[in-house]
Amino acid sequence: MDALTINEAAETTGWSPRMLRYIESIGLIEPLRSTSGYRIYGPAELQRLRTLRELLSGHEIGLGDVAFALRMRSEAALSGAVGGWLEAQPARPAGVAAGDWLRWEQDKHQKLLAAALPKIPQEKTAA
Amino acid sequence: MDALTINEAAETTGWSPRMLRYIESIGLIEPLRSTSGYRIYGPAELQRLRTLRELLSGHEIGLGDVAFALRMRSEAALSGAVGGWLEAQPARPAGVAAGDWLRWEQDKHQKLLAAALPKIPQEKTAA
DNA sequence: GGAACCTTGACACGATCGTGGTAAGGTTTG
DNA sequence: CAAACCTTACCACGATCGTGTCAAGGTTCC
Repeated sequence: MDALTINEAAETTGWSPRMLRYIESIGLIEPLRSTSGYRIYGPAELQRLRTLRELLSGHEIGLGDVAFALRMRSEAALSGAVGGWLEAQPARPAGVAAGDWLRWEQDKHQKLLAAALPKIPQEKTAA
Repeated sequence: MDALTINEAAETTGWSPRMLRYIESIGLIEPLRSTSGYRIYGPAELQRLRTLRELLSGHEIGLGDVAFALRMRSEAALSGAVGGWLEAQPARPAGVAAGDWLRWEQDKHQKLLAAALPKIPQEKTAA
């Protein structure tokens, strides 16, 4: 059936019950609860648990990484700040109001100048 | 001019030289090198180092998180896989057919770029 | 009512992260 | 040349992650 308890879900997904609770604690896959508090894993949760496993092993990432990606989804400010910081190369912020974006613009220009200025330590010019 | 060595850069940014090397090792902020291998921090790098500090303290994240976000930027497969997994968030005990996910997988490459932007997905009330 | 589940907590332990330190060796420069 | 930098590489250490296990107590079901 599709209403499995934590041990049954663990059995069919390969995760340990402990891990199922941990995965829930970090915000990924939060199963419903019965009236008495028992976790209830439906087909959707089971599927997600299996694909989560693939996701982790497929690419070199951890649960914390997925949890962070989830945060980026829900926290717009976080997503904007991180995205903005990583940008620093394109000069065209799509319009995500974050406030700090304008700095990157200047950054980029300064970087170009710095790269052009050969103030870099000179090596021994042919004696 | 503004071509600082690692210790000078550390001084003005508040990071330790050790941390500057660490930050470089995880792929964030990789300064130019002089012909003899010395790291050269220009204004752009200094600025990024300072804003990185704000980024970390402002939101509750770590260097590894930013590094992961960077990976998501460059590795399309990773971004698609993680995005796809997060897409299937069962918010309610509705009839979320697990088959939709598979279809998603197929054209994820098309919506890959769109997924990078802070776009909040619509919740579809499954009948 | 008792076995077999479930719950939340806590202790534990190897692995990794975020840091610092130090050693062995090139570079720059007074 | 020697002091003062820089480089990489390694050891160390507290904190967190990923996991297991055990304890004390509710639920379910025979």
